[in-house]
Amino acid sequence: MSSPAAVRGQAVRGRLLSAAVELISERGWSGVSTRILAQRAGVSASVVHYHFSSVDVLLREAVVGVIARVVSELDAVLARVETPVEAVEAIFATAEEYTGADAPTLAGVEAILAAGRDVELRDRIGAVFEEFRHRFGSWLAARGVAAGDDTAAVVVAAVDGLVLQRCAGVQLSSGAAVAVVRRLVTVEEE
Amino acid sequence: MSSPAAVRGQAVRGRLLSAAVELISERGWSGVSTRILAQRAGVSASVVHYHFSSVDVLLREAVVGVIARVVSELDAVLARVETPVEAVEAIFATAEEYTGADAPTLAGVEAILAAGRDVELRDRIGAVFEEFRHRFGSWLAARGVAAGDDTAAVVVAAVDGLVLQRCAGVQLSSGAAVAVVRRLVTVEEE
Amino acid sequence: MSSPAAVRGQAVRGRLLSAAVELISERGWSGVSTRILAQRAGVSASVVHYHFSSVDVLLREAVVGVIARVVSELDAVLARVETPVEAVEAIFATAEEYTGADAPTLAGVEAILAAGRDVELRDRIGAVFEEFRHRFGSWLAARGVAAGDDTAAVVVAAVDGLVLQRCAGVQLSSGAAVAVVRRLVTVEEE
Amino acid sequence: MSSPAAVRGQAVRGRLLSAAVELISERGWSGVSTRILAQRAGVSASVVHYHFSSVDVLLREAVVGVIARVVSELDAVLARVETPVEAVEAIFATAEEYTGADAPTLAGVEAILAAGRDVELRDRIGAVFEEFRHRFGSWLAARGVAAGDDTAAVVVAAVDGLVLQRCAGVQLSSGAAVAVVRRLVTVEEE
DNA sequence: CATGAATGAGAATTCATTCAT
DNA sequence: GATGAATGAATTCTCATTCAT
Repeated sequence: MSSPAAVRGQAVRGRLLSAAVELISERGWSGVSTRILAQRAGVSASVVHYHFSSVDVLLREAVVGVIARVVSELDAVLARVETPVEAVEAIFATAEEYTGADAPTLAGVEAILAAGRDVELRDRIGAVFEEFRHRFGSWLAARGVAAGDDTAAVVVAAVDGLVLQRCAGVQLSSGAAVAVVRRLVTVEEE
Repeated sequence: MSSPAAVRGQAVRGRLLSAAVELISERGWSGVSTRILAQRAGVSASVVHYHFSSVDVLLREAVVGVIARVVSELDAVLARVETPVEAVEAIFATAEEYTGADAPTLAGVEAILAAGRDVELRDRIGAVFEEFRHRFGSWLAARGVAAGDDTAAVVVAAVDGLVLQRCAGVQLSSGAAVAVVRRLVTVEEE
Repeated sequence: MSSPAAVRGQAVRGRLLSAAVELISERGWSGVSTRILAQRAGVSASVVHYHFSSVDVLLREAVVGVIARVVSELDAVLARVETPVEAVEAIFATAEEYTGADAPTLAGVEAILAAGRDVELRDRIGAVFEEFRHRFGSWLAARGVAAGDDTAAVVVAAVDGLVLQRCAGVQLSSGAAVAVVRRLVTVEEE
Repeated sequence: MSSPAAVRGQAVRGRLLSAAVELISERGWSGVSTRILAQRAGVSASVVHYHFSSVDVLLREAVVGVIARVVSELDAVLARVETPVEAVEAIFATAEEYTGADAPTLAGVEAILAAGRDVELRDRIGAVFEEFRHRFGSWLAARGVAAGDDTAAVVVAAVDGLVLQRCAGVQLSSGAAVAVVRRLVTVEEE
């Protein structure tokens, strides 16, 4: 089933999903319209409904994809480092890339908010987050951090919050943030 | 100038602002329309434009008001407590009230996102945040917390992030969070 | 009845009438709204309806005034000159002032068009024109121009038309036009 | 690409353009609304915006079409006659058909006024006029009329002006006008 | 697999006007 | 003599969606 036509079809689907992420970040969840989506993807409006049963379905698909990608990036980070401090540093470094103004981040935050109004979306996103927090919590606990699960939650929350505040124009380098958060994951020895 | 008409006018303005906060939280920034705003405030659609030059102006007005109110609540909290640990506890307790699903919180987060697309809004909100962070930072520093300003930023970010994660359905009691964050503000004595 | 208040009232009336002429020229007859009228005159919208029973009544009043003023200017011109050729030159010179883009001219033409949709307006404007044409016709006839009345009509029409064409961006100096039209009013002597 | 749908689409476009000309003449340029346009063309309001990006674009399209048609009619007239006097007679006769109250004429004058507020329109209409005046001027000059170009401008202006005055209710038969204007184009022989 | 035409609801905003004060 | 609040209809234009081709 990979006729040239089918391949082109998949390409269009992909372009629509990317366009969705960009547009959610630029105009907010409910500011994304069929028309503008089609325009950005370089197709006509009816194509959108050919590939997706509704605009909302397309948006959900797009953001779940984006969030899953970010989380798998964090998993990769955890696999690369050894100590909790390194982990925090690496995670904040990753967050640093997400300037708070790039499309995936903003779309992610928009998605979280949209999840509050959309049960299906909440379930899908919530599961992804919960699983990562749990993995990260165990990872921390295994390395001697007390209350690993809760600490993981706070670290993740701090990252989320920093990203959010950057949107609001608050400037705080992740370097400074790391220095502070490091205290959370410093294993008190002896 | 407090004729009966003027008084009624002010009341309508107020109802519109409250309705805006509720609706932003329920439907997202760009999901708030004149019509629904008017309906919720119990007025006719054209009244909205009598009182505000545009829907966006009304929304901005509403969220800046809400954020200013929350911040002044936090200021009150700082005035009431003595030690950094108490402060963190009180702040998280305040955040606890904001369940992550209440109107002011969600409207606030929506506002932060909207600020990314609206310079004027960014300036107004950014200023309010920055000022509070600075006040809180000095407050912490004065009580011996290292890097007070940065620590303040991280605490605020953690609160923000927790709220955000609650929107996504992640459950974490503020009690647990406090236990973790307390480590950040514990003045190490010897 | 010339209390200070009444005097101010008259001033406002006058400003509204001037604003109407300007605005008709800038935005077309049906493009003039209460709001914009009030704004331009520096008063609040309800003042418009305090002074005039409707916007249309105000517009009519304004343009009839403007047309009457232009015609009386032409009458003054006729009183100043001696020969038909001088008259044509003076009339075109007057028209020259009206660049085709000035408020009174454009408002006048707009008024003529509006007259086609408004019987009352047609009657009032038509009368003013007819009378001038007649006076000019007699004036020409008395000075030996054949078919004075018709010639007057054509001269007036040519002026009107030139003004109209200037609106369309066609450039023709009145000097050139005069040279041509002069032939119409040259009394052939023998 | 002449599918049944496409054919119907073109038909609708055409009906909208015709409706525009009628309505401009009946209600003035700025008095033509989407709704009334749709009603007259027998389509739903949103169809207007499907075919034209804005009402103004539709109006421009409509009037440029009408003016081009009138001018090409005049060109045909010039091709049919021999002498300047015949040309003037034929042109005024053509103008006679345009009673000053018919849709194309009024729409044309409205367009000229609208051109004063709309650069694009001015350019398009101005070009059409200028070209005709030039063709007519050369035609006159080639037949011995002095200052052909300027004379052409005055004749055209006179026609325009007569039409305009008819709108204002001034009655002047084109017969009488021709008798006068004929003097302009009479080649003085000796 | 794709599209151009169409639809009817809804978007933000402006309209002329009224009325109590 | 004047005004601020309000109204409900109208404005232009965009919406998500459907459907015949």
